[in-house]
Amino acid sequence: MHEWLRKAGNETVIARMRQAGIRPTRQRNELANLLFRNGHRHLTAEMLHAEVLAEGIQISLGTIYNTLRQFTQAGLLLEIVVNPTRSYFDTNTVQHQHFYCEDDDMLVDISGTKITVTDWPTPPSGTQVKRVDVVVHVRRH
Amino acid sequence: MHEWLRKAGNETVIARMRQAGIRPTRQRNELANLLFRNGHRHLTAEMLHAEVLAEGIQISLGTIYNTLRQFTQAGLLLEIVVNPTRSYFDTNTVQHQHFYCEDDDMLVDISGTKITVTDWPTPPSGTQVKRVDVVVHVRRH
DNA sequence: ATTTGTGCAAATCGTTTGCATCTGA
DNA sequence: TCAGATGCAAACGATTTGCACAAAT
Repeated sequence: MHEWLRKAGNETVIARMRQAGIRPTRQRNELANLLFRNGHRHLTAEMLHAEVLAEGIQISLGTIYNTLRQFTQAGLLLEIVVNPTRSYFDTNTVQHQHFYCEDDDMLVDISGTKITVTDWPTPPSGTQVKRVDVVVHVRRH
Repeated sequence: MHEWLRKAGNETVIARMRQAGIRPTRQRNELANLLFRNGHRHLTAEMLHAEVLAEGIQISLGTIYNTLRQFTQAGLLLEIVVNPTRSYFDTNTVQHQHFYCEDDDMLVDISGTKITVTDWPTPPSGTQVKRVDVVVHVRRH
């Protein structure tokens, strides 16, 4: 394991990668570092790729897409579906919601304790509730 | 105006098309008929195109995409963003929410009076709330 | 040594667009 | 008449995939 991962307190990320059967390779470790070293973030594959290049690291866009998918499957990331033309990934995987401004394609967190959804009807027969996503669409004025 | 549109009680659709500066052409009228003649529906461009073909009507897929976009801009349809790979359109434009089952790509309405969202924080500065979308993700069991 | 990941380029898929032709007002 | 709509095929942009090579266990 790389030293910076240990320092960054990402044992849990590494552990979850292993647990999900994902080998900690150089590219995946570097992506995990970029994603999780600071506070929580919302980003697209392209944004992450740009960041990788800016750091002088070499990782292909294809590998970034693959890694984002694997991390999402492993529960390390959450995919946010607000824009039909591109997928956002959220490094914060605990229950919370979002403001979304289409005008500037901006996502802002709403803490899970700051919003309440109640009284939804019983789900269609044969199904059970997995997750409740709320998007508060806003516009600039 | 075509007789079936009058019969179907779609004066309001025609009126809103005109008001939005959308000419009621043959293709747009036939699409409006398919969309609004019966109860409310959730459909993709491809689904609507298949239905058009099944009715023996000839409308190109490109025109269907354009028309869905125009109808959405005119407020006749609502675009539902639940699946990053394809856009759904809802003929029900009054405030309501959805169950979504990823397993079979199925959307089910939740009446606007059957679900409550409260207590969201003040929106980011410079913005105002436009709409609140709730998706209750369910899984088959 | 064997399995799994990576890079690259090509393929895919939903959607949009350019342009010549047609149509509705 | 003539602005605006349609059809078709080509263009597009995000994402996935096939395959030869490289790295991890």
